[in-house]
Amino acid sequence: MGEPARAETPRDRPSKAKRRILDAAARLFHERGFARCTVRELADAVGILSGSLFHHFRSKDEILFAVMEEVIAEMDAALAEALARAADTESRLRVLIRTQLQFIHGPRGHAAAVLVYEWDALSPEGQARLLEGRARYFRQWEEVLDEARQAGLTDTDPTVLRQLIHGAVVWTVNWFDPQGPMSVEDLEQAVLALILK
Amino acid sequence: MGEPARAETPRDRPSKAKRRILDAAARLFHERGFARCTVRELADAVGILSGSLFHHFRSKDEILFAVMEEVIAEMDAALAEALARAADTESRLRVLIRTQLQFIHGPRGHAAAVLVYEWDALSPEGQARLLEGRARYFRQWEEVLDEARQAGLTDTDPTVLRQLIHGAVVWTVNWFDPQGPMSVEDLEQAVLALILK
DNA sequence: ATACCAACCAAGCACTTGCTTGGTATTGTG
DNA sequence: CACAATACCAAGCAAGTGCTTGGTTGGTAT
Repeated sequence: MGEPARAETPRDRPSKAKRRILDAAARLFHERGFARCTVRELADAVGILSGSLFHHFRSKDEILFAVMEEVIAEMDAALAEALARAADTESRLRVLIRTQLQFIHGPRGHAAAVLVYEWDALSPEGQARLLEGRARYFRQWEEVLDEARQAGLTDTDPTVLRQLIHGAVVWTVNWFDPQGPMSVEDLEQAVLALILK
Repeated sequence: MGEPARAETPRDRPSKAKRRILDAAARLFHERGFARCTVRELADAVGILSGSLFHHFRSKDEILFAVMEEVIAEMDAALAEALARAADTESRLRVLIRTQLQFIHGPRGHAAAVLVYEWDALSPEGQARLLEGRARYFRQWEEVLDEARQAGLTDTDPTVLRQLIHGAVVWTVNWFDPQGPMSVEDLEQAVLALILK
């Protein structure tokens, strides 16, 4: 008793249909770009007609928003958890890079790429609603980078360093192939070498 | 006598109208994205009607191509010339970073950003026609980076390093403001610090 | 004056876009 | 079973898309 079983889709646990839409959207928005991907294309990928999408989302824009909102929360949580396990500064630095690389080149890579590369396609209102979560994620980065500077591992300003490293890491979407000869661990090492002196 | 004055627009020196279209296109394609920017918008910015654009270019796609083709040639030439003036390895490394940063944050910044961020919006044929020029530019990068490795300034693979640095540098479009407190020279120094150990 | 031509306008065509509407299966619950 | 609620289809609308067409203009060379 208590509350009925219909606490189905409070906000954080999408229904099966929504799940399929979000996954397909992440992939297509990444592969083809948000503006070039039509609702018909997306519906085709899900296996429904285009109009049916609007039973689950009010607009195409809201689908983009949902993809981004979800992956921000995931990345923030994953980073917080991984950092909590890391003891010394250098391993925390490593965790920073590793978490981001694993997201971008792992199963949630499409969503992560969409977050980065389609930010400007999101409506200003959508951007505003996501700012807080994004800022929280970046704050974790800067805390670690600041810690690294105090430990003498680097002497670049944490904010500048975060932006530079973030750029280098997200750009790997465009050239790095996890199936190729270079492993994600190798890549992680190369990025880490950029920070450490 | 000789040839008539109408050696006007051989290929490399766009007419005044084309010049205005290309400049407006570079700005708009960067600010709004190629897909979201309509031919009417572009025509408005130039001060003509949308149909008149097609007197100068065969398609919207060809305008994007022209913007990219031009800026590739410029960057390649600028880098070659600047490298020729640099004596030692470290200053050649600095020239590499400086040239790219100056392009991205200088008067041709819009075109340079379009080249980087709208590459996927270009037709496959267009991409193929630009590959050679792009490869030539990247080859210059890798030659310097390889030289730096042989000099013991770094020990990361040149290709990997090029991609990482390139990512960090082009991403500055999204956060760095040349008018802000940090100068381009400061930024150049920060990027250089990533490479040198 | 004449001939010419690049540059542009005015209008609109064929098509695609995101989204709506009204109805029908399908599903879970008392 | 009844009965909602959910998920979906079928059809299409209004607005916007890239691009075309036929014609006008203003300047330049003959």
